[in-house]
Amino acid sequence: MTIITQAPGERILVVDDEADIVALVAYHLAKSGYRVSTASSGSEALEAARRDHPSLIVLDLMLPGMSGYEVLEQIRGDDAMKQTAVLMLTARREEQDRIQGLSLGADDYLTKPFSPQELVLRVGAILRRVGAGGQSPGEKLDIGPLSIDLAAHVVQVKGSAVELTPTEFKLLLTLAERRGRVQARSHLLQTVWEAAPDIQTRTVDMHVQRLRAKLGEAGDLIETVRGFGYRIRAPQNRTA
Amino acid sequence: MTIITQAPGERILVVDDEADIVALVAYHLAKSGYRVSTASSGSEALEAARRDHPSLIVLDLMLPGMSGYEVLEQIRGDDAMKQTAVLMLTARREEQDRIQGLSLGADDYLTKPFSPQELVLRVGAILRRVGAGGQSPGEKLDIGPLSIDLAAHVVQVKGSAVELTPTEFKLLLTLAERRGRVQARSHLLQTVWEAAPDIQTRTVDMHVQRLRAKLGEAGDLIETVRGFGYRIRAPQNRTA
DNA sequence: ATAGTTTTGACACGACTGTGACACGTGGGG
DNA sequence: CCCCACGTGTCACAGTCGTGTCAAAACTAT
Repeated sequence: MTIITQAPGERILVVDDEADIVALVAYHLAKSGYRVSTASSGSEALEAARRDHPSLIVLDLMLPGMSGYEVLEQIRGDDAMKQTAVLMLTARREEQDRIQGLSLGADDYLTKPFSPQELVLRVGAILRRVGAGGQSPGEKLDIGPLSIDLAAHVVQVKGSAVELTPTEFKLLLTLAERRGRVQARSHLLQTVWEAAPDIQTRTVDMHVQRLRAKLGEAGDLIETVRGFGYRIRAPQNRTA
Repeated sequence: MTIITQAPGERILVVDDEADIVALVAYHLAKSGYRVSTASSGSEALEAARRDHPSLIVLDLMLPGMSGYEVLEQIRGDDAMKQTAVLMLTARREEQDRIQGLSLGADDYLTKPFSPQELVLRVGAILRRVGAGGQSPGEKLDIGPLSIDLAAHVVQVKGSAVELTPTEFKLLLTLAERRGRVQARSHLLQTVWEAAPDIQTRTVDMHVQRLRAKLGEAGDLIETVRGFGYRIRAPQNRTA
């Protein structure tokens, strides 16, 4: 199987008014092999985007002057840039806003504070998704009897559709996108629930349960790793 | 000595205001085949970093004048240096700070007091990691018939998976990461159990037993060193 | 207001862990 | 050469902790 390694040198634009956030994000992205440019305001961002044609923009919501939304609107409204992927950064407080962000066409969002690894992972995921075929054909994940259509938001087990709630879908997606790696509860909370990784609840188990139940025979794909979290096994070795 | 000699002569910059710490660290790194330069303040460090372009910087948090953080920020903000790996040194008290350090882009951290061996190990690990092409999909350890996948949390013996409990996994990992060296019971207790190294129990033996049993034929890899502890033998090239 | 969805709490079950007792082997001393 | 002592291998057991599970409350959106 083709290990990650997307086309190296994809260009990414990082937009935030806080210099150290920009530095942090830029550093980690650069270390992962992306070419990074930066901007600290909305107008700068648009300018840079028009100039550099980045594959993806990491865009903070709170910007002085023009907000992240407005930037996003501009981007989506511009034929030359509308294809650009956008990863939104939001503060926890603005959580409700994220829905608005998504409805405007952000490809993903992340709440601060976030871990750099998380961000790099998501960036990789988005680029893989978008780059896989530029369009919808690539937006599908197949794992054994399980098939996840990202674009249509549809999950099938052996051909028959399964109805999932939003949270369930996102949970499944998170596990599926990182199959082969254990996802700690805290990590799932951060990724799926956008919550602090230290809150202690039963919620994760609950949703895993329901997910397993709904997926029927494919539910076995989700394995419990006691003391660590959950995972979906990597493709190579599933059937015992 | 048995260093695996990655690209020899990687340059490392050691920054600390305490001269004997610098000397100690520099000595051990030099002995392991790195080229070492030193600095005793933040400004010196930046100067040296710009001049020498080290692959990695061992950076103390507490520096007179400019703190380690500030140095790190400067480094991350400089296009020429942002790729440099950084290993932070922190006093135990400042432990919570390490999170901040990591989120700013330190690649690892170590709390004082630390053992020089530990430091050399980590330095090697970081350099291997970044040299390997950034974040590879799954870190893996292979020892004879044994294969340990860190990310997936999977252990295999000759291809077939073995279920390990959390403690067993940590124990195995500790032994595997430092194969070739005897791990004293006290050290294992400290590392795996995070307990005081002086508590006296037979717990370690017990877990080693279970581990050996579960690993089957690979269990022989774990050797008992009477009176000292346990070890996993280093790869064959042991020219004594 | 109603139906669907998410979250929380309580509870049970099973897995994991640490301990003490005892067997066994090795190494040292008489 | 035999015996003793110490350290380790082995076993069984009970306490603890993590997870699965159920039901009801709290939300959310229509």
